[in-house]
Amino acid sequence: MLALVDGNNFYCSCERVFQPWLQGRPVVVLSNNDGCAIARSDEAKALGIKMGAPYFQLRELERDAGLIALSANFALYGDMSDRMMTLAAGLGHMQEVYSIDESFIDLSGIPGDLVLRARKIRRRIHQWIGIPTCIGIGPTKTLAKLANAIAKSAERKPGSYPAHHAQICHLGECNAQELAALLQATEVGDVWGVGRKIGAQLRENGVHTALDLQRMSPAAAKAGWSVVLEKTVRELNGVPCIEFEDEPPAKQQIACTRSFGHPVTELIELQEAITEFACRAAEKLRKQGSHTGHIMAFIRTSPFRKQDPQYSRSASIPLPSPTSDSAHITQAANAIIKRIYRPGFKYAKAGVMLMDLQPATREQLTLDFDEVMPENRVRLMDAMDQVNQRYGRGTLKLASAGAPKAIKLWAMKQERISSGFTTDWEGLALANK
DNA sequence: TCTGGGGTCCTAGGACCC
DNA sequence: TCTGGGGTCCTAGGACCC
Repeated sequence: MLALVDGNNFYCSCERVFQPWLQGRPVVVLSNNDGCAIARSDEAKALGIKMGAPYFQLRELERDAGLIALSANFALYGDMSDRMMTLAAGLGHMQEVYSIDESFIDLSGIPGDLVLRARKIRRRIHQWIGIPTCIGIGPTKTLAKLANAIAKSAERKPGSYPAHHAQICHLGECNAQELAALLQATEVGDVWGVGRKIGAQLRENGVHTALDLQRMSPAAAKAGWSVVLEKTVRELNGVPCIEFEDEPPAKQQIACTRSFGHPVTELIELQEAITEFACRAAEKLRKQGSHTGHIMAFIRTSPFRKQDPQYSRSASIPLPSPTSDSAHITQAANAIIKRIYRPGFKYAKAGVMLMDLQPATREQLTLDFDEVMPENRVRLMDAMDQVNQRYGRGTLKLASAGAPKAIKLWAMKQERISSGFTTDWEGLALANK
């Protein structure tokens, strides 16, 4: 058996822990640049706010319906996530952290009443961390996900599912008849792995509910769609096809991309932005102990500004030898930007991607037998990471990132961010007497 | 005026090889 | 008139996830 522990409306719940007056009110958390809603409280969902709704369309609700919109505070959410994951791990012997607010727990070998145990963990997370969660239990990941969705829905929309499934739902305890009824009540598009496109195709073919999909033959799923859907069908039938990943595999690519706070037209500004993105990406690369052998960079205008001329281009170059050196990576990325830059456009977004990642230990000599990355450069990068870790991001950076005090058009907009309640001495929450 | 960021996996098709 | 067969590798693009 597997459990899926999932924080409810996670980002909103994190904000509410330290700003209790947000309880009971409609709250959304906005993406970078205060662009669109990426998390919604139940009250916000009840107002009809869709996932990804642009902020400028929500202004009215802010005025008329008491909606509170907050900038994303990812430092806070990451820290709250770590705390929640530690407690969730107590549910079983192995944990797979699947996303910032979800983890699968392997329950094999756990004796006793699993629902009771889950209830205890759920209460502990709520009491100690302040985050409400739902827990789904099932024999496969897909069924555990489904159980989780049922647990949430039964809690939020009474009547959608039997009330005893609210908060904690154990599909392994259902008999065939009950399970069929629950699958029947679930739309096919709500099954994990079925997105918009395939959902529509399935419905066209008469597959409307999770039960219809469960009863499809795996061969038909593969022939009509792909092996991905075939696995989903098998998983719905209790046959595990998606592996449990105890420890996260090394990333195969690392990206840092951003929309700009304001449109950018000059090459020099793009290069400042690209320098920062390249350095952030290089930092992530060193953290996972890898080198990159191939670098891609792109710039683009805003596809939403249809009245403006559009331009979007990316290019990539292989490196002479694999590296994790911020300076080399930045140099390569800037060379690409210089090549693909065209004047006369209002650029809205840019990014750097590091590809062809390999362990930093692997020896790969170039033709002239240079070192992969000279020891003094490794030490320099190490020192830079340590200084920035200790004194804050951007304490030490490359000169091409631009003067520290200069106005940066491309800098991210974050007008309504909360304090670093758990991550910054200046931002600690105050307890009233 | 104003629309996120970071990943994975799979497939089809082209290039290339013998 | 008539122009093979089988395989691998790489890439771009699409679909999905949170």
